[in-house]
Amino acid sequence: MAKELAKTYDPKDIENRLYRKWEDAGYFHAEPNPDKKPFTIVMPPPNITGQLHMGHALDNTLQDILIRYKRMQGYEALWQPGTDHASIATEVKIIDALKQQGIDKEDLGREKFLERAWEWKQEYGSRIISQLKKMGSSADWERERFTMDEGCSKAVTTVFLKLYKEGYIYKGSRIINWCPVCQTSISDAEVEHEEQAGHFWHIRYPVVGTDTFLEIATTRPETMLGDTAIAVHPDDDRYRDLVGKKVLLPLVNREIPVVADSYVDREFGTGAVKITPAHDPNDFEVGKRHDLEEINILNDDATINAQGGKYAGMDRYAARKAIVADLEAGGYLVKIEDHVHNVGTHDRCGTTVEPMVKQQWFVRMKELAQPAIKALQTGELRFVPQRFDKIYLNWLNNIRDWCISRQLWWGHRIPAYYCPDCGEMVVADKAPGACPKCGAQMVQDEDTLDTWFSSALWPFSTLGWPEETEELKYFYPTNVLVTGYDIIFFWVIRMVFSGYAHTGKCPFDTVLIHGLVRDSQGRKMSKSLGNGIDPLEVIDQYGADALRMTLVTGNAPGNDMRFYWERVESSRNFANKIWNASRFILMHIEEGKTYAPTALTTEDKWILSACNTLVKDVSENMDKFELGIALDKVYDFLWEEFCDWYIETAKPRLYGREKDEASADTAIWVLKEVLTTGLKLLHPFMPFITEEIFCTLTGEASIMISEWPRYNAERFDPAAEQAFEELKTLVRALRNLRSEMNVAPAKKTHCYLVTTDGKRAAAFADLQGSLKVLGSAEDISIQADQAGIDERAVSVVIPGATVYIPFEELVDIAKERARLLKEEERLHKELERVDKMLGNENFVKKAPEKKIKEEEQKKQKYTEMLEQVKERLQLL
RNA sequence: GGGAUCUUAGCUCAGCUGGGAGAGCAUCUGCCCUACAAGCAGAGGGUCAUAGGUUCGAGCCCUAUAGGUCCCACCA
Repeated sequence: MAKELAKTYDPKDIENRLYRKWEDAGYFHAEPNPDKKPFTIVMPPPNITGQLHMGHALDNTLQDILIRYKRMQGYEALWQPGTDHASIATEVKIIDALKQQGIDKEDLGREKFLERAWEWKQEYGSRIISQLKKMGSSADWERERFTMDEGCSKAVTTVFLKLYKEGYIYKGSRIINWCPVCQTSISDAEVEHEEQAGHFWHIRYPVVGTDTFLEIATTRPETMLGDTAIAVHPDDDRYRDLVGKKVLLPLVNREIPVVADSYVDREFGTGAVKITPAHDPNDFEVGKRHDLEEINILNDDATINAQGGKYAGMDRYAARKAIVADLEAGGYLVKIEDHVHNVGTHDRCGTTVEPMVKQQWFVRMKELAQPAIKALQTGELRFVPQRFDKIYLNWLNNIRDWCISRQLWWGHRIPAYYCPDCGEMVVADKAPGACPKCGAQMVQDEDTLDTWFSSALWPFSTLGWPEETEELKYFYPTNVLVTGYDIIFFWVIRMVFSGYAHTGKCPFDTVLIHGLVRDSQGRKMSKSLGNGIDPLEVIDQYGADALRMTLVTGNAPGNDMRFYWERVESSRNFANKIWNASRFILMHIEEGKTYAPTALTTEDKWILSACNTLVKDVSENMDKFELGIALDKVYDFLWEEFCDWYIETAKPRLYGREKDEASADTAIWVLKEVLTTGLKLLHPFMPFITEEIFCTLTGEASIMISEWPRYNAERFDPAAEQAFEELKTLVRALRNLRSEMNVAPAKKTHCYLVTTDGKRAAAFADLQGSLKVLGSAEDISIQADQAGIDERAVSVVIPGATVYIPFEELVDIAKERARLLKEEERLHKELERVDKMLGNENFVKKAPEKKIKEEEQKKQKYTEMLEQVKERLQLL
């Protein structure tokens, strides 16, 4: 008796132990190695504020599968991990925590605040990492990085200076998205558009010097405080005479011009638009074209400022109410319509963003985007699935300048310095100290950079850039980037253009995109709904392998998936199945004994051949990133072919060891061989259970550094495969028959196999051992005629043979006739179909040779079977 | 307004380059036989959203329609 495994698979027992073993052995670590080909994945750095959620679980499972696969294939596989400082998300959390203690950010001061932030990072930054380890992630933790560590910060400064010098980074007064709650600017990508039910207020403005009015319509009446013009379409006859005239802005009593601009849609509203250059992106453009004044009417918290006269100090929505009331009182309000419109909200906090004109730093994008666009055409970059090309290209082709400055403290501070006396600005990697012009002490820009500015550099900053490190030379460009479709804009695009701009190369050749994990009702998992499933809880209950399997199966690449506990359960069941099959095999292995095959049976040849084909198929699917399909194939093979058929058929050889030792040993060798191969194929998906069994089974150090199986042409045995498949057909027919006849499972029966086909007779004779176990037969007679068969036997027709089972006491001739008649009808239908196809001269003319042959063979087969059925019917 | 995607068994979903519809779960029947009841054996269940088209042949390709989901977009 060999080593033993526990009776049921208990992941808790083994997962932590094995993970520690791998880590201690240094299996995750990669080093530049000229003897091997590199394979690199950079991990999307999780936020330091983050807790492991299903999105991480999915993302990291996919990466780990790829890394483990490539590592086994002999690549120097680096999975580069790290964390992201996540400026705004972290800052918001710290502010909240401070608030709990009654401390205000501003009172604390920048320096003290940053101290707190670093403390936060120390405390929580490692939490997510330890959670990722629970998933089995084989990342090179020795190389863990942080977006604000020294090296990454240096990369950020280097890039900033470079882009500034080249003119791509500029500072300017532009209209930006302002979050009044977070009190910072945000980029276009951070704005989420949301449909909201609102109103359309029609307001009339008196035309100066006449007693007529000009009617406009607006969804935001409060912004009229900052209006500096009315625009109409140049070709609009209704308003042609008014262009150049002035109207009086009600309540404010400011005279503003009527301008002509083709931006105006004549069909929409009244065809006349109020222009508020300081608070609307379009109006801003119109304002530039017509040289209009920009009047900012809002404070940073979205209350009305001093420009708003009597409304000053009111919140934007309160001001709206008051202004509408005043307009009505003054007779300016014409009507109010219901109107659904899109409102921009901040993706972090949901606050309605306020377009505002502010001094900010921007990256000029148009030119930088070009190599990223070309990358798809040249094939230097591809998306899997390919349909994400369009999303990527659409964004790049319509790209606007990237607002990179944030009014936050946690992050990379902008390396720009100002002279308080003469206003001189210097951009430098180190504080210049005295002003080069007037000698006054310079002060650094208060703002920090968008958190994505540093993550854009992640694929190369983590490898040492801007230094020319060995790692950079060897591992860069990386190979695959795995991420959800929701951050293509934020991250993927910015990494690609940054890669080209700073390293001259695309940072990876493949972007593997996955979808979202939703709840069982298809809703997004969210804190507010409370419908999130904690991956750690799943691991705790079912094991990391079961979770991983659940996340890669039953869904096509790039599509969202729903999370069901039932699916985890069935994954767990599979793990248990493998566990028990292995346990069974181990039971029969004698410790210390080496097994070698002597004479392989047809059954052995069949399973070895099928396993060999599996290796090829699975490898192909892996290479095409069809991970779910690959796992499905391993699952089907191990459970059905291996467990349900091969192991069952091998049992008599094992239990009958005393009768034929060589046969038993051969069977054990085959069992071991196939199981080992299966475990290897399964390992990238289910690393823990495969490791535990593999080590027990083989005594080797670890499956994760073992060699990925290779296809072996010599093992391909079509004859054995065909013979065993025919046996399966026969066995299924017998089982079906027994079930229909309500034969007790324990009852063994005699079985006559009648065939005139000598080859078939030989094949079945060869497999009769299997036929006995699998088909519950106690005895088998293979013969060419009906000799000795009780006429009151039930029968079943399979291609080339008829099988009879005498059931003296059970016979029901009528039932038997009915069954056969049904079979006859089915065969007639099949033949009809085949005849129709083969009778179609276009089919015969145009279909490929192979297909026609296939159909002809089917016709032959059905014809034979029909003959057999008819013959049998005549005897009844 | 533009684009993507989905509509397949009761539920959730696969179905690769077009060649006789699959899985898991659920349901029904029979089995605790010395790997596994987290299991074994058997069974039922689908005009592949609709309408056209291409083709010898369409779940798969093309067009239109309906419904769902999502992304992008400056109609105030």
